[in-house]
Amino acid sequence: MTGASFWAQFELHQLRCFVAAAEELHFGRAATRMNMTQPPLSRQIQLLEHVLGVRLLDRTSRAVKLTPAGRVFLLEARRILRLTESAALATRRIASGEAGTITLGFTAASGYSFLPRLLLQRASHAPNIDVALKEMVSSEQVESLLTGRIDVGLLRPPIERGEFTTLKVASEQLVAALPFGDPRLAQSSLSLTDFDGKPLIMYAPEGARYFHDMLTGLFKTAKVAPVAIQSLSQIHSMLSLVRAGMGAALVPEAAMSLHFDDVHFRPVRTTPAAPVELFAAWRSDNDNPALAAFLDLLRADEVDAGAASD
Amino acid sequence: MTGASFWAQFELHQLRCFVAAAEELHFGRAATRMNMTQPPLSRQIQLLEHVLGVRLLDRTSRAVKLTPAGRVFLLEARRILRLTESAALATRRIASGEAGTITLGFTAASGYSFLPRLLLQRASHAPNIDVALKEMVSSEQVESLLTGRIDVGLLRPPIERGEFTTLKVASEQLVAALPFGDPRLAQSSLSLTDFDGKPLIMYAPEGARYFHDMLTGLFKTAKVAPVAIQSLSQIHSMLSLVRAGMGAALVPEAAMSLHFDDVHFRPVRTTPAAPVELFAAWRSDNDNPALAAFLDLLRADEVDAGAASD
DNA sequence: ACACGCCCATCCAAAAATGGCATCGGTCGA
DNA sequence: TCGACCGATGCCATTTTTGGATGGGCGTGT
Repeated sequence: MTGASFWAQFELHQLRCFVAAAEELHFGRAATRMNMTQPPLSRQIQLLEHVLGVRLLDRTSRAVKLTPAGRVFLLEARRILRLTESAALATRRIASGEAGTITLGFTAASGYSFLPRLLLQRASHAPNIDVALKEMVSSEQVESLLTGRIDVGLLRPPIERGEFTTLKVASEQLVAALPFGDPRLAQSSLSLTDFDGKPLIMYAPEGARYFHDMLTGLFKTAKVAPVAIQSLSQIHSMLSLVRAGMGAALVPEAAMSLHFDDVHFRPVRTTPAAPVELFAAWRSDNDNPALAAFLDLLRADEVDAGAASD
Repeated sequence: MTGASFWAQFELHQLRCFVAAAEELHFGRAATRMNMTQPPLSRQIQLLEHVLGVRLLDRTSRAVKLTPAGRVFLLEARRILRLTESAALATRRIASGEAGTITLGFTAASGYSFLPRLLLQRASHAPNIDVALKEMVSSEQVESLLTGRIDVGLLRPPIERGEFTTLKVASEQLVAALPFGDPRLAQSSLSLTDFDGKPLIMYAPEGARYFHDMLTGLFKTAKVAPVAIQSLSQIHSMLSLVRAGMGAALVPEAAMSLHFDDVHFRPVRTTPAAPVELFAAWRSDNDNPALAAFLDLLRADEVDAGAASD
């Protein structure tokens, strides 16, 4: 019981009646416009006035005119009615997926190249889909997908199937990041053996499990043992160390768009060919209506990614 | 028939039901809050969803939660409901006269001293009364009062009684405006004979009938004949001519607040004592609820005016 | 695993609100 | 003064809404 005096509130229908009457200044015509007869319209307006406790229309048998309070209420009533229409419209748009918000988790690395491309696509193909961005590492994304904090994640494998639907959205090669002056820059491409016994900035197994495991596996297979200098999980931090001359790093192509001064890149031949893969994942039972439209964007990019990886 | 598809619009009652359900996330409790039982509340929400064509609440027998569209619509619904309340409140305030707009006509001369004082009073005693100002000469004000373009006029007599109610709000003496160097400035006060045969800037009979007739009458009674130089109706234009040395002018005290360089003022003794009077006038049948509060302001000033003129 | 409890949907009869028709009362113009 | 016009009112039929009883799905506790 927080309400006002004694439960009495006007209804939108009464507002519509009032607006019609206030605009026509004639109950008969107003009633016609409302597809009804004059008496009920009179009653609706009386009701409205009674609820407000205010006379809105001064009516003699000869003329109808607005009272000052009625003039003010007419403006308010129009505003309310406009708002109801736009509310209905906006809600329908959200439900149809034309508009809405997708909360997207992404790894720092995917933010360098894939994400900007995706957001550009969105701007041209689905401008009414808002994308809320949350940077987080892959493991956090899985957690957030489960709790619903994000709708879609851009993350590295492995991803548990079952709960999730996944889509490979990017596939890139590893490239070596080398400091200015490194003799290996003389070669146009490197092989893993070029890192044997040389300082290499490594990925931390906790924060960047995917890269850590991938590199560890590659070096083991190739029987090459670089000197691991430091374990980081943020690619931009690794490039900083490269620039400081502390060693080389193996990073996904996307990192090349970071453009660190005095850090240069060379392709790396690996056996087996080891593309770095980026997946989109979302809960199969996600009911966000904007998801379908957003996934269309991702699939458009997938074509490029597929072509590149073939 | 400008409307959307096939006449179906939601009602505020449905909005209130939805908001309750969305906030409680429990139909039973929501129904209690709405002072009704659960089935009708279910129906109202179904109806709302049907009208919108959108599912707003996802309800399993175990839990109720908002759909994305429902989240958006909840915000809109709250906005609409807030607006309805404030609309009712604002309208009641207007009707009670606590707030509102008074359209006020005023003569240029009253704008120099009386009007600023009045507006200051309003700011402290009736801050919710807006005053729309329209400068016009007295005759225009009478016309505008009749057509309702202004609620109240601040004007010079004569005012037809009958249709109007009037109130003397200011009463001032005539003062002489003299250019720097005029020998009459040596006296501390002047009499009408000081203007005999001297150049005097006169009022135009059309635009400033009140002043024109008053001065003409005064000079005739005193058997004094100044040399009329030019006929103007705007006091500030007259003072400009005084400043240019073209002659003296007789103006109401209020004009002293104009502070023209090199224009000085001296009191004038007249027989009979001829106070310049300013009246407020309004249609007796004006139904603007804010009028009462505004008239209270005027009456507060009237006390001062009365004391001054006594 | 089964029974119980919780919760929303549906059905139905009663109550309320709404709309329409006929009519009244007041005002203006011919 | 009469007639036309216009909004208010009384009354009745219809539609809409309400509330109680009930049904059915889904977790939960034992």
